[in-house]
Amino acid sequence: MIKVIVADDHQMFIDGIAELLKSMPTIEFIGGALNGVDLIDLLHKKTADVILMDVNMPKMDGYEATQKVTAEFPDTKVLILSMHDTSAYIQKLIKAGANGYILKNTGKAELQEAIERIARGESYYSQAVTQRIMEGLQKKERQKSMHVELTARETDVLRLIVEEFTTHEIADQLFISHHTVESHRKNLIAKTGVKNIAGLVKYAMEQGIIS
Amino acid sequence: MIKVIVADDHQMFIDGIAELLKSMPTIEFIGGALNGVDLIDLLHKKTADVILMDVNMPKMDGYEATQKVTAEFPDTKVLILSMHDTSAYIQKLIKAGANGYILKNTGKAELQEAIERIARGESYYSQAVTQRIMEGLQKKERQKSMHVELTARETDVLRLIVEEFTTHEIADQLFISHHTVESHRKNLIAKTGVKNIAGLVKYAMEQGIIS
DNA sequence: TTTCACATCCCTGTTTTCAGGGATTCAAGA
DNA sequence: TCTTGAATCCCTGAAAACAGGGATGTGAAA
Repeated sequence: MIKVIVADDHQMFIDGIAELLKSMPTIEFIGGALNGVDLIDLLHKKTADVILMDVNMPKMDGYEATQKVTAEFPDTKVLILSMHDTSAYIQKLIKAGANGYILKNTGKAELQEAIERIARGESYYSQAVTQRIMEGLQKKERQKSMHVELTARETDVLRLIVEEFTTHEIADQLFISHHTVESHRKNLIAKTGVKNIAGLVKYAMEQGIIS
Repeated sequence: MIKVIVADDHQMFIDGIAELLKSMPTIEFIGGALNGVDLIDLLHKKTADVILMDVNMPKMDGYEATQKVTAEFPDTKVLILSMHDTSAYIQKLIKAGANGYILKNTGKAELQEAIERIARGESYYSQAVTQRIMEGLQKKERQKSMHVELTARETDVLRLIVEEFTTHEIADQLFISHHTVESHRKNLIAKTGVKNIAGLVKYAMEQGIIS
């Protein structure tokens, strides 16, 4: 039996989900919490396998609560139940340690599958959520498309600049004069339209010059 | 009818997929290509809605081909068919413009659904693929945990450094002496263990100081 | 109350970057 | 053949960053 706690600021929502969970043979509803603080208190009394976490909660929101849970109770998995499906929002929660993310309009069958997968240590993200994340990745890339073609040598120099080497060190590594390195740096700054080394490093990271 | 082209360096694989596609009523197989160059040639003769793209191909690989297709034929969607499921690998293809990504061991029903969704302009990523991407996001975050606590003022200065301002410009913006800014920069470099501005910018971007 | 971290400011001197030139060689295309 | 882009090297002078000190006030915590 998978022990599940529901955290949501609406008692009615908790009750509804509880009923739904009780109809699932592999799942055991063991309690509800109206906010993050209550949830942490509850976890100190009872252990749980999976937490169905709403994000909008008073006192301690789902983001903070997720961070706390993954830090203090690493065996307890977090499945986010949210209505928000923007890329940045979802990424934030995943980075906080959430193991899955589904929307509140998800059907019963998918909810059950999500809980089971997460209990097994896997992860689950509904298609809509996945789509948004990937769109986010693509969009970021398109913004970058105001790119310029760098020559092979310029790329060499840029890579070493990003690795925190000075002009002289770069010259030594590439077996060329420091004058040449300075020329390349100058051309890089002109080509990319940035102001200085900081700009070059940002450019390189955005373009994925560095891995 | 959704017009589909299959690009893979094994003729046998193309033939197999072609048979599979012919059994799907909504899908029309209109041709195969053994490499990226052939694919682009084919697209100049026939239009296609969806391309099932293998990544490992001679002459022009799936990555390059995807970039070319999305640039030259924006109405043609790309569904990656691969065996590789590492996060970096998948992200690279998505950034190149792929609309979907499924593994070669995917079943017929899922393949059909993926093609149909992509033809509708949506995207499709199989669960295994999604899982890897999210793991990648989480891992990145954990690496960051070797972080040092920066003070509020240091963060202010760091943010402006990343924005390519010089020490004097930062001093003006924060209404403090340039000496103070230099002290903060010095402390930032010492605290974070980097060598120079380039290191600070990298640190800031990895920590997400900049959004 | 006394530390202690933080923010502030200052100094000296060295190294590096930046701006704005110019020059040569060499290979590939027009 | 001529041009053009890339890579190489050089110059000067100004601005900025870097290294390694020291000093002061303030507010919070011990």
